[in-house]
Amino acid sequence: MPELPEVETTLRGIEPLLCSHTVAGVILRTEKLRWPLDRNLETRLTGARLKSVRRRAKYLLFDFGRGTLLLHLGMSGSLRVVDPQIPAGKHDHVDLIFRDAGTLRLTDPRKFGGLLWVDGAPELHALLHNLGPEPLAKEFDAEHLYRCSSRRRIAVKSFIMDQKVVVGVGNIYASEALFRALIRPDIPAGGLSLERCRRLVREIKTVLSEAIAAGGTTLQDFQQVDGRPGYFKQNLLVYGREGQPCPSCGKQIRNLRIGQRSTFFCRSCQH
DNA sequence: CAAAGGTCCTGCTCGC
DNA sequence: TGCGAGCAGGACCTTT
Repeated sequence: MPELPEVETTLRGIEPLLCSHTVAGVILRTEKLRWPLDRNLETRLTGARLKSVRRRAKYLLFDFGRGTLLLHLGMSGSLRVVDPQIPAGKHDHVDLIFRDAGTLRLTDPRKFGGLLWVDGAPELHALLHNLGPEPLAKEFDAEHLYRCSSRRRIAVKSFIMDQKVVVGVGNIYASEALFRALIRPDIPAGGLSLERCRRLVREIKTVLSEAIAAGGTTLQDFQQVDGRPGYFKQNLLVYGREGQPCPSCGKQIRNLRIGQRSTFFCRSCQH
């Protein structure tokens, strides 16, 4: 599910509801997600006040002062703030119950998401310290992309999904950004000119910003913190549109497998 | 049976 | 020949 816009949407939903509130209890309903769940989470969190929530790449970082809770939503995870009286469903794996506020409930059918307690500075954690720049930051620019792509033979689509190059671009927005930038997804990254890098950077920033404004994209599982879906799906130009006419030239949108992932593009517009 | 929004790990290949 | 970076494929899991 979640690429950067969905995680950002989740962050913006949670923050005003839970920040500065104190954890009253924790319920774990599964042994493990991506990693085994910390059985001491209840002890670590009960009585702790949520100082801030922020996002780095597709991770959410809950700062409790005494430590940080690191959360990744994987492919099918989502977070809601609910009334704790609402009974948990089959795939509701974790509840963080806040005093005088809602309960943060993690749902994740495929269990590819992960929850990790980090004692020290979270940015030093192995999961975070080798990540590329944030796509919406000014450090992510044409020169950066051009430098990284030099001599790389990997398909440009897999390249922009590499979190060491730039974070947050997943399978949906990679296809969308390449379509907007008129770049074929299967050409080697190393063949891009600086000018084409400039266009690609611009389109990545644009499509991610637009998707955030729409509350993300819901294909199946994703929901915003209040339970509404993301509304960007209707704005997807190529993703999931195999066989439909290209919005630009009218020729059929193609589906190609790159790196085991479905990739949508227009043969006649993208080169 | 195939595929679905992600990412880590393994083992192979290619170029110095 | 050997090394290391880069790359492809598999694994994780449940549902449709």
